[in-house]
Amino acid sequence: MPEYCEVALPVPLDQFFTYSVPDSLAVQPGMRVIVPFGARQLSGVVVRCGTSLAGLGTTAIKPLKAVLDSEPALSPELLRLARWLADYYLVPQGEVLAAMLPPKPSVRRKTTVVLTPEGQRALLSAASADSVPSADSVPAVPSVAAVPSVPAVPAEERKLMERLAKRGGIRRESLRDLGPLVQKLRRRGWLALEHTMDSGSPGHKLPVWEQEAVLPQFAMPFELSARQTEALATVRRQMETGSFGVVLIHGVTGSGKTEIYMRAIEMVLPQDRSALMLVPEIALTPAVAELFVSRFGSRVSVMHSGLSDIEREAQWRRAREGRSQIVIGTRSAVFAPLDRLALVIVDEEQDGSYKQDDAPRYNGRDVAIVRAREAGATVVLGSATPAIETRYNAETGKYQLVEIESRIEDRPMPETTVVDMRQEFAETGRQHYLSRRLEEDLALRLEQREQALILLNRRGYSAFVLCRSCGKTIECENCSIVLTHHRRTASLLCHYCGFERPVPRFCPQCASEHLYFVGEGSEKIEEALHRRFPEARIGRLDRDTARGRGRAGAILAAFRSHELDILVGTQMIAKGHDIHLVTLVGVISADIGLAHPDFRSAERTFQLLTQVAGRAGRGTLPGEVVIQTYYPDHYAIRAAAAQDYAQFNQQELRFRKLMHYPPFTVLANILVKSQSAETAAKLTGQLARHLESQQRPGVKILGPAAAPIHRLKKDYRYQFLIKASGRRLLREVLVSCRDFARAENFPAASLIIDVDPQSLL
DNA sequence: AGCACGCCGACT
DNA sequence: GTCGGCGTGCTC
Repeated sequence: MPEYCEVALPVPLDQFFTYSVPDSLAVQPGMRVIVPFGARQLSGVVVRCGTSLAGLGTTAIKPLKAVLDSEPALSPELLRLARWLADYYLVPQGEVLAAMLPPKPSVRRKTTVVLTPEGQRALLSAASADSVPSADSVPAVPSVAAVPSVPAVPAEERKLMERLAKRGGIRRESLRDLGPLVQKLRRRGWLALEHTMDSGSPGHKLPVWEQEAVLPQFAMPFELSARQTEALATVRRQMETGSFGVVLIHGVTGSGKTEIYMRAIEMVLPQDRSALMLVPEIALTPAVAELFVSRFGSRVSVMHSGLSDIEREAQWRRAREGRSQIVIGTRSAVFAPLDRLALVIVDEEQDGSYKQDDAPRYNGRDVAIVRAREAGATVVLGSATPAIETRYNAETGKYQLVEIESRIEDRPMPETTVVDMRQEFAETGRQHYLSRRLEEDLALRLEQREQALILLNRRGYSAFVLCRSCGKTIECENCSIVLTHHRRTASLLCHYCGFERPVPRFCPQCASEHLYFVGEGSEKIEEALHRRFPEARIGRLDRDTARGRGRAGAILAAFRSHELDILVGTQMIAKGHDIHLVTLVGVISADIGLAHPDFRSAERTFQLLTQVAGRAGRGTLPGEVVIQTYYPDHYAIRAAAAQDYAQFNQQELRFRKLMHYPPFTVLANILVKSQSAETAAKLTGQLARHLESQQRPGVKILGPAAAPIHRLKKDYRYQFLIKASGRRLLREVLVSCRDFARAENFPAASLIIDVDPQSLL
């Protein structure tokens, strides 16, 4: 019978906390518990149980408050995975564990603000004190002077206390904007916080396949192509070894990777084992989920960010209890509580959305591989444009490689034309968003009642606002970033922090009225297309139109059912959609991403262009792609236009080798930030001096440098890029930095270590 | 990260 | 003389 347990808590502290277990409670590792922690209560995960104590000195040990699970929420396997993540990404285990579980524990803590007896007395006496002169008409100060025995209750405080008295207590969340006031009255002893357990109300609406058993449809819709059969055979052989191995399926767009995934999943089910499939954020539309549900029925759980906490919890539970054996989901689904994992699929493995951009900064693809290794499972990585590192691993024999160079049914790859916009301008003398070529092609497709996708990878109407008088651009108040003009909301918007301001009539710097709106975004292209093709039905898909649950899915569904002829959008339109009437893809400005100060900008551009081009001609009608650019000679654009991965790969590898970037090195980004410019600079200086001492063969330290976005969400930021020849060396340097920051009392949030960064902003 | 305790300036 | 600022330190 365990008497003590160690608990990992979601605090940025690299340690566990020991609690005693009351006789009435039973715990096992992996269970969630509520514990007293300082002045508050936290939920954490038990990582170890025991009957003896490892010398804790004189620290008093508190008892567990509650146990939230009757069965462990996390299996020993997932607890081990958490340990690996914490170690690899240098994050406290408590934070990792918190990220692995559904967002809220199934029993949630509810905090209610209530009036104390003293508070009630104060309220009463205050009421009687000014009952003669009304509180509204008489200023507070004289009334206090007149009745010195009764403490003043300023109008604000009064209102809150009266509300509390009337309702008998209010949830803390709903008083969030009154936080400081609550705090103040709490210290005065007039208010108190009450913590209660809320086991979550039953009877929420659940997804259809949760309510009833949905039978899978086993009918094989079509024969596999020879190359698909071959790829599947490779996967099967690997699975039959019963041990860990990675297969990269490098197949051109439209080569039928999804069907291979589904048949591989079918192979694991008779063995009573489970399968996990990760897909990028935007790719998991209702249509895709539907495809899997119709194939596998209620044995599939779908997990993505669009779910409510309750839905998410329900899906998680079904997997945990073994009611579903297949999980399909986005990044965090890599932690799905599946036992006896046999197969892990990562679709579009190169996708940037697999990397979490706040703590824990893990890459879902890489975690998937580690998890599969521990479980002895087979990994299938799929992509038309594998990450350079992944392809390199395949070429050096770390992964098995299957290539599919042709589309199913030997459908042709789309014809691609690159339009040099410099020449276009020289010949037409007009600065137009649409080249003559793209305009003609669009007209033709509309006439033939086919569909077109138009990509412009920038939100908004105009890129930014420039004052022609003083030359200044209008920047965000919180970030060193120019604001983007959004016409629909008549505002200037910061794409990084969300800051918004109305469009000014005059320059905020010099008051000139000569403001000039520069560049174009998806919003303006949509408008231009409307003007040029008034009869066409045009929709737009970007973060702005897709805001809100299911909006993106609805727009795509409208396009899919041909209620729209043209769909304009940002990179959201490029991912995975399989719409057969799309015969034309136009790219308005292919070079947008190339200016990014990031060593992966060429790779990103190549991937995006290849992906969006791949949307054309997926049905029986052949497709066509028009790429407009001011930089037709850039190797990323050339290679994408030629649909030549090998050519791009070769050039990119040369660049990576020369510059000591992955796959030839491993990277980490160390970011120092503070709201105070001085503090940021001071801490950076300290760390720079420390890093001097960390110089060693096999390690290159770049920086300190101001981060590409020097100020972001009010923080001033500096960074160091660490390149190392191996993991161990990299880790040594990073650990030394973390320990140094701790020893020098850096504020916990001021140092961010990003292992294997995806972007260096 | 929270949250509490503790030491120095502007108001009754 | 008290309220309240946030510096410093701790959380089993």
